Amino acid sequence: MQQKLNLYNTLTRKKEEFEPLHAPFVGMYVCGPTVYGEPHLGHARSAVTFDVLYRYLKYQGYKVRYVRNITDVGHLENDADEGEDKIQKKAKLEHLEPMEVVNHYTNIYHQEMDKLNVRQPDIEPRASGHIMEQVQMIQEILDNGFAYEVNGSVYFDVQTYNKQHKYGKLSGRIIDDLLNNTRTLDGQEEKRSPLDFALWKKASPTHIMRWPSPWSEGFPGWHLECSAMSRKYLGTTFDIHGGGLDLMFPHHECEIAQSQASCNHTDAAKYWVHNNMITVNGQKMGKSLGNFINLSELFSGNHEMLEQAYTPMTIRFFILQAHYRSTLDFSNEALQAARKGYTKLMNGMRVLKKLKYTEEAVENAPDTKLNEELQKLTQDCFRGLNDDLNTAKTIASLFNLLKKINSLYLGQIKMEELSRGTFDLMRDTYQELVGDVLGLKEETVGNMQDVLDLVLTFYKEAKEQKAYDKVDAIRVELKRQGIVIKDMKTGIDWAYEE
RNA sequence: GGUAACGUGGCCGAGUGGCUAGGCUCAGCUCUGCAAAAGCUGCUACAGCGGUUCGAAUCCGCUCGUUACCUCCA
Repeated sequence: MQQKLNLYNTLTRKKEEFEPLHAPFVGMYVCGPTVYGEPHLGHARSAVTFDVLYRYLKYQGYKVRYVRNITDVGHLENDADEGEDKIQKKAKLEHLEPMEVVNHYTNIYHQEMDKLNVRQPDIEPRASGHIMEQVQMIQEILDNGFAYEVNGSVYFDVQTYNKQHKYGKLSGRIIDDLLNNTRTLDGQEEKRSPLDFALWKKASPTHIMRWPSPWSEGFPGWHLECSAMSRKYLGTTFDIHGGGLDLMFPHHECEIAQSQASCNHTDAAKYWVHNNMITVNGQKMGKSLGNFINLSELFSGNHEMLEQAYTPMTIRFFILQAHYRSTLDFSNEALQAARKGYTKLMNGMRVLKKLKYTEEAVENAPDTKLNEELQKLTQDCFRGLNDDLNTAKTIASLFNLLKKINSLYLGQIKMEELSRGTFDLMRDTYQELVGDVLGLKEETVGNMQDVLDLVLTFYKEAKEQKAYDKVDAIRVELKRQGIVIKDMKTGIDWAYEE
C-alpha cells in the first residue's frame, strides 16, 4: 500500500529499503542489558526503539523472530586481565550469589519493560546458558587461524584477521589509527596486540563464575555471547542486528569479526541498526558518568533531578517523539510536554471509539477535497515510519489527523462530508498506529477509591431525596462493574461483588 | 591526538535545495452558566561569516561552540 520500510544501515551509512533474507521471515537480534544494576532511561530508549521496529514489522505481516539477550557473564569492568566481572563485583558487594544478582535485576528489567509496554522478545537467551556454543565457536576461530591461546586464555588475532578481512568496517575505524592511539592498559602482556580481544579468559583463583573448556577453567569474553546466541537462534546470517550506538565499537565490530572468522559469513547481519543516546544537559547519560536516572526513579519521581514522577507512557512517548538516531535531551520541561502530548493522543483514541459512521450520510456527496486531504494525512503517518522508523514524523502526522477527528467529534466537520472508506481508513490508521505500532496505551488516571467515594456521596444524596430511580441506576451500573453497595446502619460502603 | 557527529524559534524536537513539521509554553478569538476540552489565529527559527545556485536550515569552505567513540555503558 505504502512505500516500503527504509532503515539506516550503519554498515553502509545509508538508508536502505528493507528486504528480508527469507521473506516473510525476519530474524532480529538486539543487545539486551547486562543485569548488574537497575534499568535506566537509556535502556528504555533502546528497548522502546526496537520494540516499535518489532511491532511495525509484525504489523506489516512479517513473521519475526526477535531475540534479545541477557548478559549475565563475561562483561568485564575493563579490558585488562584484572578486570572484574560486573556481575561478580556486584555479588561480592551485596553478599549474594552471582545468579541471585542476575535474577534480581533480570526480574526488575522485565517489570519495567512491561510497564513501558515493551513486548517480550520471542527468545531471551542468557550468556551463561550458552557456554557450550561459545566454546565451540572459539574452537572454530582457533581452527581457522584467527585466534591464539596464551596461558589458558584465548584471544582474537585482529591483525591476522585484518589481512584477509576488514576489521573496523562497521565503525569506520582504521586499524593503524587504532594501533597508534590505543591507550595502554595494565595486564595486557598476554595479548600480541592491544587490539586483540578475549574470546576465553582463564579464571583467576578468586573468580567465582567459571566453566570448563579445552583451554582452562574460565569464562567467555563479552563479545562472544551475542555471536554465539544470534547464530544459534537466527542462523549464521540474519536480517537485523540492533543495539545502542555505544556498542558499535568495539562490541559489534568484534561480533562481525567473530562471525566471519568462525564460519566465514560476512557481516553477521544484513542491517545494523543503532539507537542514539539520551543526554542530560547535552552530556550522555551513562553509568560511568553517574548521571543516569533509573526507571523506577522516573516512575516514582524520587531523584534529585526530577521535579515530579512521570508515568511509563509519558516516558515512552518522550522517547518516540524524537527520531531514534538523534540524541534526546532529558529535562523536566520536555517530559511535562510529553505527558500532555501523550494525553492528547489518548483522548483521540477515546473520541474515536465514540465516533460512528452514519449510514444515511451516504446520500450526500462527500467532499472530495477533504477526503483527499485525510487520505494524504494517513499516508503521511506511514511515510514517517517507513522513513527509517521516524516516529517523530509519524506522531506529528497523527496530531494532524487528530485535529480532523476532533473536528468531526465537535461537528465542525460533518460526517456526510466523508466517504465511508475515508472514515474507516482514518480510524484504523489512528488506532492501529497509536496502539499497535507505537505501543501507547491508556493509563488509568486518578484514584479509583476517590472516584467511588464521590459516587457514594451522590448515592447517599439521592437516597435522602428519595430519588430512587437514581439510586437504582447507580446500583445497576456499579454492579455491572463488579461492585456492590452496602447500605449499613453505620453508613454506606462498597465491596467487590462475590 | 585520531575518528564521527551536532548547533533549528521561550522549551523539546522533525526536516539532506523550492512545498505549514508537530508537541509544550505564551497571547487572542469561537464555543461556553463558570471552567475545562476542542477548533481557529498569532508570536518569536534555522550558531557566525563567506561561497555554489534562479533559489539553502538543507550543498561547499572557514570560524566559534557542544558532544560522542577511541576503556565499561542502551
